[in-house]
Amino acid sequence: MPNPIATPPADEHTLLERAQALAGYTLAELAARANLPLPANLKCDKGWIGVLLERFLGASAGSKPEQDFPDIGVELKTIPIDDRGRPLETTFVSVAPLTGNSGVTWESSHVRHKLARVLWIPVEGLREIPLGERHIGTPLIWSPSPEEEELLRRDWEELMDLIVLGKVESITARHGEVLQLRPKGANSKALTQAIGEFGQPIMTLPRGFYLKKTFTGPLLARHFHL
DNA sequence: ATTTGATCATCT
DNA sequence: AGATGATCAAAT
Repeated sequence: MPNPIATPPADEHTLLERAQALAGYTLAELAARANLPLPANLKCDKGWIGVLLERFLGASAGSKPEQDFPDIGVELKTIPIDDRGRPLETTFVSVAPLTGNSGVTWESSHVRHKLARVLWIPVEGLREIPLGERHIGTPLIWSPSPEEEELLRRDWEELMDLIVLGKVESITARHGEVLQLRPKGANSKALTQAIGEFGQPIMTLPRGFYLKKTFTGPLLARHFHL
């Protein structure tokens, strides 16, 4: 039975071993070991699983704007899956910058940086399974293939072009093949500054980049030969 | 207000 | 049923 670890992993292999040691355990078992109360459901605690697993992997706690494991350049993503290993939700990547984007490129983007190296941890997510009975799956260390990065780059450039051109409010989640832009805020009243259609400052919903399931599904399937 | 962790729940 | 737009909590 693994224990929470406060120390960041010295290298990627150590991180992967820590993650592999969690596979097969239920959320109730890990919550008890971490002395974290198990919520009845995730309705009012949507990021609970991510925070729980961070404690066992030695991620720098808190909400700092950087990778989970900056020393080794790895980002942690838990991903809810159904009984056939397919993703149940899109995957949040990062907040979209709506101003100050003159000269930003894919190469220097937060999206590319965050997705450069990802530790994926699948977790049973079907709502009919009580939260405490859901099992941790086998982890996967991943970097985008050249083909995957090209897909991501094209979507990112399309979406950023619209943002820079003041068309952020015309963007819907249907834009993009594998990467989409959707609201990412406390609620529909939280606003942030952006560029309007005439180049003027406007207030609009904060947005985030999300990976579509059509991207993460095959990514997991390929690894687990589903 | 913003970024972290994401999933909820309504609509199509 | 699945996806889109909306939402929740903690840390900073």
